[in-house]
Amino acid sequence: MEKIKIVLVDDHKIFRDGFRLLLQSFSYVEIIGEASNGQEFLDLLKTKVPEIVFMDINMPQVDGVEASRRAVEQFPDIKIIALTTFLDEDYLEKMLMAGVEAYMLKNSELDEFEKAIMKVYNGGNYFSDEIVSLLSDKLHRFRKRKKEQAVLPVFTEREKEIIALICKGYGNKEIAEKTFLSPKTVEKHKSNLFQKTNTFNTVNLVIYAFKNQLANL
Amino acid sequence: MEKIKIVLVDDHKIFRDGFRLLLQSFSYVEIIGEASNGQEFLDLLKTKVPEIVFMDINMPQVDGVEASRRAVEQFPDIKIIALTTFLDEDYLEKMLMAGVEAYMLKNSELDEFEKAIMKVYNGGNYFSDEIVSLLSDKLHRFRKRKKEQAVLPVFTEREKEIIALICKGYGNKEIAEKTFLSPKTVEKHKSNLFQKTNTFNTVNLVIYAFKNQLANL
DNA sequence: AATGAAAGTAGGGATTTCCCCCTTTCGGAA
DNA sequence: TTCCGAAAGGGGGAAATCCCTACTTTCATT
Repeated sequence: MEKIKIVLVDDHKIFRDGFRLLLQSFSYVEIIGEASNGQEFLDLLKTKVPEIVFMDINMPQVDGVEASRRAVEQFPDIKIIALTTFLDEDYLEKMLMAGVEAYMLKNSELDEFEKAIMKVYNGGNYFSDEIVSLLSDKLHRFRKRKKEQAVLPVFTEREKEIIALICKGYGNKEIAEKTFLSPKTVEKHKSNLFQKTNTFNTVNLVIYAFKNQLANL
Repeated sequence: MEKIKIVLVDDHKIFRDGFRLLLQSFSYVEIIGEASNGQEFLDLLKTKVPEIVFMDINMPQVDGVEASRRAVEQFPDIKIIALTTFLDEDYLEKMLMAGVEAYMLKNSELDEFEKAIMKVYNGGNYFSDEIVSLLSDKLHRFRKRKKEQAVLPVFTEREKEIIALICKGYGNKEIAEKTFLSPKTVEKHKSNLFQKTNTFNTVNLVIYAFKNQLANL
């Protein structure tokens, strides 16, 4: 049976040593290389291409986010498991956008690492509980923020219709044609909207609409 | 020891019966009520307030999304575990926005339900593996979409600066003040931007910028 | 040294937007 | 039935935006 080829990327030699020992308890994996920062890892890719990469995020020079992005760009089949010591929201988002398959804490249990490797190797994803909670909290906060500022004015059907058209980029004249109204009436609705939303011009109104989810991008 | 008060909401009596049996194997929970649709559940809340709700999503009249939204609004301490038979992305997003604490498939294993109850009861979250994968896939697709349409024009530093200011709602004059440029120069940069981005006016440019993540809301 | 891209400035004119002020119609609430 | 708000339509004028052309400077690459 072919072993799963794995590379470790972390700037602390001690951690790599410990982690290698940890992974050696799995007979089906083979550590084909190590790197102490993102640049070293990208160089390593020129000679050895792993199936799974355990990638630290905080690293000197080229960090885990940038290294992952570039690695995935060159080799779309590489699966990346992001490792972190702490829960940093900004990094979490960036790593997800960079195309990682899994995200877990360094101090996870042995069986969690095993689960992560198997899931990722079979085309799935793995996120440790703490990560999932963090993502969920983020959504909750977003929802709360929406509700708190929610003293949104009440819009009439016409106004909603016109906001939608404005947010598609149409000018007064075009909106008039599409709604079978006179351009002057459209202008009137718009200035009513300016008042209701405390905006000054069309651009402001568009930004307001997007911020308050009145229109979708 | 106080038992955890639970309510089941599902339009299929058969499912509720089966699920009640299932939950009865946990000695620490007490099912204080059932409802066959969202409206019935909201009425139930007037007399009995549970700690945890198992909420089906697809229901007649008032669906799970709307019922959850209203329940959380009235009783912010209620924890809702969304139940679904299938993986529907749209519903997933809506439920998350409605404020649910957990999201799992109806055909989950017994120990998964137990895990979900305990996590949620202790202020945490629970999402079954399939749900997490779905969310992750969504992110991946989003990332790919971004990359594919990525034939974005190259913007100069000035242009990026001006796009950012436009997207904050400033007019030509204000942008001129903030950048220490003449208003005419700002206009020039803007019309260059119109050409590069195939847009016709400021509103269009703003929409373009948001769509392509050139500015953040 | 030269070419060209990026940036800055400017004028003039067409077009659009914005801001008051005003009238009519219509349906629901007092 | 009266009254009010929403929707619709409009005029005039100020302001902002858009478009085109033209000139200067700077700076990097050839």
